[in-house]
Amino acid sequence: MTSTTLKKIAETLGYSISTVSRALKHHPDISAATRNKILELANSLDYEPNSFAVHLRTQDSKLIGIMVPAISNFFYESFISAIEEECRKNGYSIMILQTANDPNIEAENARLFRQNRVSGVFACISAETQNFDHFTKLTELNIPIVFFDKVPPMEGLNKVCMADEQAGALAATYIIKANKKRIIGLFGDPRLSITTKRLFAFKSTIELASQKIALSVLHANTSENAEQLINEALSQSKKPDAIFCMSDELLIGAMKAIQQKERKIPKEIGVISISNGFIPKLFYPEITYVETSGYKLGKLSFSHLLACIAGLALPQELTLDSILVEGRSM
Amino acid sequence: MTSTTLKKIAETLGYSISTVSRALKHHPDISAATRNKILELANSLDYEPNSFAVHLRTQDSKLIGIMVPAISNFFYESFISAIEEECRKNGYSIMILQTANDPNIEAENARLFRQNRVSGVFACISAETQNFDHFTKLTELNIPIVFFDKVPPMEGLNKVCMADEQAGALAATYIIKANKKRIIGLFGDPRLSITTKRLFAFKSTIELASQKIALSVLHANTSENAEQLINEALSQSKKPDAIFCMSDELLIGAMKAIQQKERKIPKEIGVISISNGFIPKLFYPEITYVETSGYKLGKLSFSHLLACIAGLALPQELTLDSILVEGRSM
DNA sequence: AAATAGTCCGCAAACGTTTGCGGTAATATT
DNA sequence: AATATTACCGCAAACGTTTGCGGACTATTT
Repeated sequence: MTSTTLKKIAETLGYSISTVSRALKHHPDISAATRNKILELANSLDYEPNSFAVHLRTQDSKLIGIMVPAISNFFYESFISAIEEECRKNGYSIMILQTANDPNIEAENARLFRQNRVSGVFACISAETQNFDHFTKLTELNIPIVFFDKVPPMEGLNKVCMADEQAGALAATYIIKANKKRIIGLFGDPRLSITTKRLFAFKSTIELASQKIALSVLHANTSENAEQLINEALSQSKKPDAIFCMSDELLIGAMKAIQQKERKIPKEIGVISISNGFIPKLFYPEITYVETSGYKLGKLSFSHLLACIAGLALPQELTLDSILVEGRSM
Repeated sequence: MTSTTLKKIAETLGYSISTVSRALKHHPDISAATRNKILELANSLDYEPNSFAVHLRTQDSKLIGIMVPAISNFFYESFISAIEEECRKNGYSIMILQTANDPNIEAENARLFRQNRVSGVFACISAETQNFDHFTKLTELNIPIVFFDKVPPMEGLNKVCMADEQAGALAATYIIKANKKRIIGLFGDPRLSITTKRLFAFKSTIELASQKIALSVLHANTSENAEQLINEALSQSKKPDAIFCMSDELLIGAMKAIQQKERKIPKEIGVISISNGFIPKLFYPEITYVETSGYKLGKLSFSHLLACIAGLALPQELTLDSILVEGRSM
């Protein structure tokens, strides 16, 4: 069986194609009688408008693209869920593409978005991305982009981020209150603005509070890298009494090292992280974390992108406040 | 700036649209000279064929749909990654839809697939699904469906699954060889075929090996539930020396209980699970597991779907062998 | 009774491709 | 020198919609 078209309905009922088309969308030009006849037949034939024809004709794809490093990440997953919900409400479809943190795949994905004439894009860039041509090509075609989470350093773009400074400061304050004195701050790629922001706030909050706190800042790009670094740190004679991890990935590595060294949490060492919440709850005791809600970020991002598509929003940077969720790890 | 079309290229170069179209796909009718001129201009204008027009004309969407309960699951995530890789190679795009285990959303998603004229579908059904009309509608339109992981009970469908019995037996054999005598088997919802299959194979393998092994089978539906059960089990005087978890979710709960009771792995207690591999590697020592590779399943599923789309494969059920990945947890 | 307004519907163009067919000019064959 | 072949390119239809415009007919107003 082949799919049913307007033409088929028109022919079996003896109407013109335009009448059928109008009837199906309740155009006032069509009488109730014929409208009902048409609707009934369309229904029984499971008519679905051919989206390719529709989009070709209307020049509006009703498609939005999402580009993330990996969908397995719980932060992105909840972000995507939020977008998905909104898209369902507003008649949009989603095209999800993963970059695996590879700038080449990122560029290729941008090309795919262009090819599919997406109406708008959500993009979380990879750490290595230096060349942003593939994104500017999109903006040249009037395809609005909302960067989220990991965003380019340039001005004049749409950016939606967690309040990274606030999150860093929140974690630092918590550590200070817990009276920790030898702290390891585990941060990600220093080329990312998310890293510099969190690092700056974390560091300056600690320095402002007391000179007696020893802070050692480490950078790791992978979970394995983090594990190794923390392993080394725990082997030294001057034992740290608190570890801060700015991401889930780093937390995973740190926790493996702590388990390996059999350090008791929170007695021997305190742990705090910035996270979406899934990973911290895998351990006992559950890890205290500053929450970065992908879901809320998604909702905020979507409304902004919609405004951009409608042409009634200028490029701007939005931030979302974060809250602290207490486990028993400090 | 508006996007460039064949027409625009044709006009600026003084060729017909058909010549431009043919030149761009290296049709032998076009001379090398004009082909190069056209390719050059197209390149400098960043020409991308309008996929809506292409698909409308060719009646081939080059789009495949994936329906999963949730993309946050690591098993599905790796499945999707495999599909994504293959799609990239074969010029397909992907449309990912989540069902949240809701049969209504599942039906709605099937409608979206129809509307977007997907070339094929991968579907993992939700546990509650009783009505399969939305799927039969797709097959009526010659849209092949490959069910994977959680599949309908009916015959004559394309199904790709893990070898669940084998996985259960493999884990049991490993425990037996490790000479464990007091085993806890932690299983999921007994109504699911995946549970009964794994349980049956696990149990009978153990019973067959020795009468001296004490096996206690527990059922949990959530991570919290599992944590509580294992917590109780570890509190009893007769301490278990091995725990088997049939899923990541259960493993998470079990590990929290073990950490809480501060049991040393593998000295005091051995742990083994069935998993995709992500969760077992979060701990130190890493947990030994029987691998259910979503990635491999994805590769297998894709080649089968491609065969179905090409019309050279009949409905059949495929199973994928599982292998044991050793950690240091037993 | 004539003019006006309103109701309901069809014609045809357009969106950007792909592709069968036919045509012209140049080249090769007898 | 006449014919057959080849190389290269354009015409036009089709995919399934949407939508401006106009046409026919009925109902209302003057």
